[in-house]
Amino acid sequence: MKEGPDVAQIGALIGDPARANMLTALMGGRALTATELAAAGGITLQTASTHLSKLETGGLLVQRKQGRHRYFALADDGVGKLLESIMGFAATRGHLRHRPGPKEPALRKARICYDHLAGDYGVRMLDSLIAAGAISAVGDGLNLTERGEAQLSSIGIDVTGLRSTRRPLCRSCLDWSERRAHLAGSLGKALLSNFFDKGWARRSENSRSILFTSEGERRFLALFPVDALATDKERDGVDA
Amino acid sequence: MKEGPDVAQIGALIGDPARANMLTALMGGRALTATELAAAGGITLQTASTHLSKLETGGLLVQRKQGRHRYFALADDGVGKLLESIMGFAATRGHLRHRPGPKEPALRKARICYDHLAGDYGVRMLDSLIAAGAISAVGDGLNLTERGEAQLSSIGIDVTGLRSTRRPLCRSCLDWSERRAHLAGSLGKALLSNFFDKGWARRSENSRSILFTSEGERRFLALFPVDALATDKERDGVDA
DNA sequence: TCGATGCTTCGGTTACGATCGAACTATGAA
DNA sequence: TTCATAGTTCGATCGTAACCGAAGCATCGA
Repeated sequence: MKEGPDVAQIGALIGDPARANMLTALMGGRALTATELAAAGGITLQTASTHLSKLETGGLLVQRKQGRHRYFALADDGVGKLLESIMGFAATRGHLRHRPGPKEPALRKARICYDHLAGDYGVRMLDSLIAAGAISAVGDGLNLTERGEAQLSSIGIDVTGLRSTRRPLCRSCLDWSERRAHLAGSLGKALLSNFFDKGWARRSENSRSILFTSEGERRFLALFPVDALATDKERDGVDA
Repeated sequence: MKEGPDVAQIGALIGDPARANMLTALMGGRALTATELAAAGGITLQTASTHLSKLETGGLLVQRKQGRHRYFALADDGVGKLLESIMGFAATRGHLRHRPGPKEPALRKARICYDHLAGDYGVRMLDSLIAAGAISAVGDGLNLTERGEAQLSSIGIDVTGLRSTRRPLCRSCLDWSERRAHLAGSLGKALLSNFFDKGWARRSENSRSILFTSEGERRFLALFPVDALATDKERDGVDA
């Protein structure tokens, strides 16, 4: 009788405020780093780390190493559904709380991911480059084509220079707000620097979001058009 | 950030092993007394009391006073559904545990409820008495009819004697295993004593179940026949 | 190689809450 | 009224788990 039965274990995992905050931050299927989750939970990185390992052994989270980051995500949509049902239940009991805030839509639109562009615009850029035949995707890997090399050189990217560094030129990076890949690697970094240099965009002071000027935004969208079909629809469905 | 958000509160309520045991004991919609729930949780009555009040203020339980007992039940089927979904989820994560045991089918069949017959047989008895016109049910109240008085006198119940006591003759009592009413009051007590006296049944040593002899069972079932239609079907659906 | 960054592990403190004994209240029966 | 039983409240103890500082790995870029 003393041993906690199944449901108690799950309840206890969800029952800690810090863990609950981290889990709700992960609702919607985006992956977050340990550091981001620590902030979401209002705790230090060390504490978050122990919480995350508990959640992982409890089967609520999965971990995905990516470079020197560790991305955590809900194990599957079963977890999401469970959390959602609990939240729905809580709402009926008057356990209502301060709405979780607008979630910084700017962050979802465009933000810096280590050193390259991420968010809606980051995903769009990679999609567009692939669609244009500038980058070919084989499995997880990305390769710059000759056509792409010419194209990028024309907008001021020193591709041959990038090739000389040890850092991989192209790399796929999981985007947590879109749950799709965006472009990392030295090319991704170079592209973002390029936008900064041209004055199309700048970093926000106190957040990781990237702020485009209206002119820069216009140019960016023109430079990286998007297939009429898939993307927009797909993208809108995520948040709203 | 520090304050526990909605989902954490619910999780914490369910996350305690003792509370989880009590809640699972209440699954299926039966009402239980605080003492019974304390046993289910493997804790003392005091501890159970504090747990129960927490669960009640948390909106998971409702309380129903009945005589000197306090029956607790899940607040509504939303709670049941929530628990069920958590249990289902736990099952998929390998949080499986020792099956909660056969739940003592003997207890569900026939048990003593304070001083009268409860369980499947208790409900059957009252149903049968009402169907035979021995007891009339008006709202929550039960009344012995003249016909019933004659009928019961014939099997050795001193109805006039029972009438002289201050204790109500007939009373409806919520049956947690059947979630329907059974007969309490001095008449309920007298009937059970009558079965004991006749040697139809006896109390179990270490549980609240009532053990019928095969002969006693035959007589009991004959004495309290059951409408062919509703009951059997209804009854079987509960456990299996 | 080195330094910087992201994250984990270790150790010790602290605080919360589960637990129970004991005293108190409420209901029922005689 | 008195006794017995069901349940709550109070007070104190005790364990566990959350928490953070500091040290240790791991990965990346140069």
